[in-house]
Amino acid sequence: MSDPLGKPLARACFEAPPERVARFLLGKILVQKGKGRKPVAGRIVEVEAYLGPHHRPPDPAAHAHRGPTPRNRVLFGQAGHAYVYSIYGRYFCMNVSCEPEGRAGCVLVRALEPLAGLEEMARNRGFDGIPIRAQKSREKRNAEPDRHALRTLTSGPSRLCQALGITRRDCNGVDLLEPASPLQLRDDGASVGRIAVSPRIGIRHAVELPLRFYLAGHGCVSGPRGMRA
DNA sequence: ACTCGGATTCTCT
DNA sequence: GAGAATCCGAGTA
Repeated sequence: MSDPLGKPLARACFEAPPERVARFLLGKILVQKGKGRKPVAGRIVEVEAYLGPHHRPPDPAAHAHRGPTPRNRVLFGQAGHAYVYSIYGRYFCMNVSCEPEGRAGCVLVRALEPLAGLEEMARNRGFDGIPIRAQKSREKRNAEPDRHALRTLTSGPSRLCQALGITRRDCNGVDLLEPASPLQLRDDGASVGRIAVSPRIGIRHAVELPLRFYLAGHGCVSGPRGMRA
């Protein structure tokens, strides 16, 4: 029987411009495999592209836009690796490196639909248990987890890092296409619906560029309602 | 050495 | 919708 979390992806799919890789990544699976533990996994439903310094016009919102530094060096390496950085002193964000080696560019993973290891996700996020939504309070005991309640687990670039236990120390520079890696991208063959495009969220520069891509109407996409249609 | 701001999230109001 | 929490990397000197 086949792996429900799918198969590894081809490197060539990532040696391409970030906008193309961004669209390609929607519907793919991100999985954390700790040894001796059950996998924690989610389907990618929202991403953003960040362009390298070779690109014209430039993308001043991208970490790589001024060239290589100690922090962003993995972005200039082989495609298909994880670039994990810390933000606001308390959170992490995770990107997938793109473009042929020597050229930078990446895709920020902004939201997942939880697929496996939900109990561990909830623990990692500091919740008592898996989020539920009850129609009436007295029905709470029988309430089932639903997509709306589950979105708080992985709806947001730092929330999903927390849920999957992704840290800079453990995951920065990891090869996401290598089956032995603790953090992997995989393809289970699922097809995606309509892809919506919008400006990127939370940036100060190049705010107008349409480089955010997400599965239209999916309940796990981050941001206010108006940003998920 | 020193300053500044950030690809966020949570907790209020 | 506003404000706080909180640290590290990058830029400047």
